[in-house]
Amino acid sequence: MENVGNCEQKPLFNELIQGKELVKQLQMHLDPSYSEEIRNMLVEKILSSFDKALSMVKWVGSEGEARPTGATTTTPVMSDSPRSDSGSPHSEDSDRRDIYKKRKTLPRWSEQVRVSSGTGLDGPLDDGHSWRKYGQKDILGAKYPRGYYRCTHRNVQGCLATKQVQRSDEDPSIFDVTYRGRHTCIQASHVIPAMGSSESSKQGLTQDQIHHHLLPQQQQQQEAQDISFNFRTSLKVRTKELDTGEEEEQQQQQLQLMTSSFSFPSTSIGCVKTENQIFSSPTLDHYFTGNLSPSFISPTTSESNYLPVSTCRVNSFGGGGQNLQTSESDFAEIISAATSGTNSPIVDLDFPMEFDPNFPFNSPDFFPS
DNA sequence: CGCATTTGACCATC
DNA sequence: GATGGTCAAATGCG
Repeated sequence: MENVGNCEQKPLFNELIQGKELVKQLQMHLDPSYSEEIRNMLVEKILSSFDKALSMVKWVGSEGEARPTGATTTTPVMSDSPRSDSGSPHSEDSDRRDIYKKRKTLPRWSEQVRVSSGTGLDGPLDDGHSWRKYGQKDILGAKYPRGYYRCTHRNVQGCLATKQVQRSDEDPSIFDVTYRGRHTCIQASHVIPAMGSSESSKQGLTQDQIHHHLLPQQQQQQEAQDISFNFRTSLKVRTKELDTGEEEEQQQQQLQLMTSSFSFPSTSIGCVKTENQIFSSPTLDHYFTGNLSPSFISPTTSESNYLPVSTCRVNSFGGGGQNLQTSESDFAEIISAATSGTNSPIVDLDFPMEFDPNFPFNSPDFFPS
C-alpha cells in the first residue's frame, strides 16, 4: 500500500503517452483517404485516455483504498443514528455507514453470462469464487428478481466482493452479473477438475461445497480449472464497466461501442459476434494487438474443441481506468490461470483493453510455452 | 449441527 | 416517496 503512489503514476504516465501516440496516429489519419471510422475511433480512444489520466490524477490525489476514478459521490455520511431501535447504537451504525460508503467507491463491472440450456444449470455459474446469497429483490421493470451475493469469506477474511445477478428479461438464459469490489480473500477453495465439477454442479452442489473437498495445495491450481469450468458451461459476454460518476458511464458506453466490436482474430468459436471488423484495419490491428502476445491469442483455438458445450466469450471492454489499482493483479490472476493449466481450454481471456502497455505480456515468464 | 438460502424489514439514495 | 441494496431471523438441507 505504501507504493500506491508509484503504482498509480506509472499507468497515468502510460495513459498520457498513449494519448500522445494516439494523437499522432490521428494526425496521420487525417488524410481523407483514410477511413472515417478509424478517425472516430482514435478520437474516442484519445478522449478516453485523457479521461482516464485525469481520473487517475484525482484518484492518486485521494489517499487510501481502491477508489475508482473520480468517484463523484462520496457523500460523507454523518452521524445521526437512524437505527436506534435495536442492538448496539454506537459503533454498529457507523460501521454500517462505512460499509455503504465503501461500497460506493468499490470498483464495479458487469458481465453477461449465458447459461447453455444443455447444461441443466439453472442459475448463473460460479466464476471462480465462492459466493453466498444474502438477498433477493424484485427490480422494477424486470421480470426476474435480482440476486445479491457476497463472498463466502467475507466474515473470515473481510472480503468485500459482492455480485448481483439479474436474469435477462428477453433471454432467460442470460444472466447479467454485476461484480463489485475485488476479492481480497484468498480463494482457499476451488473447483474440482473439469468433468467432475460440472457433474457436481448438476447435482446441485454449490461450488463452495465442492471447494471444501479440496486440499489446500490443490486449491490454488484449481483456480484455473475453475475458470475454465465456467467457460465450458457458459457464454460470457463481459462488458466491463467502471463504477463512477455518470460522466464515466457515458464514456463507458462510448468505449463499449468502440471496443465491443473487438474480437480476437483467432476466436474460432462460432457464436462469437464479429459484428464489425474494425480491427482488420492494419493500423488499429497493430495498435491493439501490438500489446498482445501471440501466445496470448493462440491457445484459444487450439483446444476449443475441448468444450463440451457451446462456449465462447465476447469480450468488450470499457475503459479500465479505475481498475488500475486492482486490474493488474486481477489480470495476473486470469493470466496465470490461463497459462498454468495446460489443459485449460480458456477461450478468450477477458481482460481490459486498457492495460498497462508495459505489462510484460510478451515476457516469456508470462507465457511459458 | 452447521451452513446456505429465503424473505420481510430496514436503510440509503435519488 | 420510490427504488435498490443489505441485514438478520427463520427455514431448509446435508
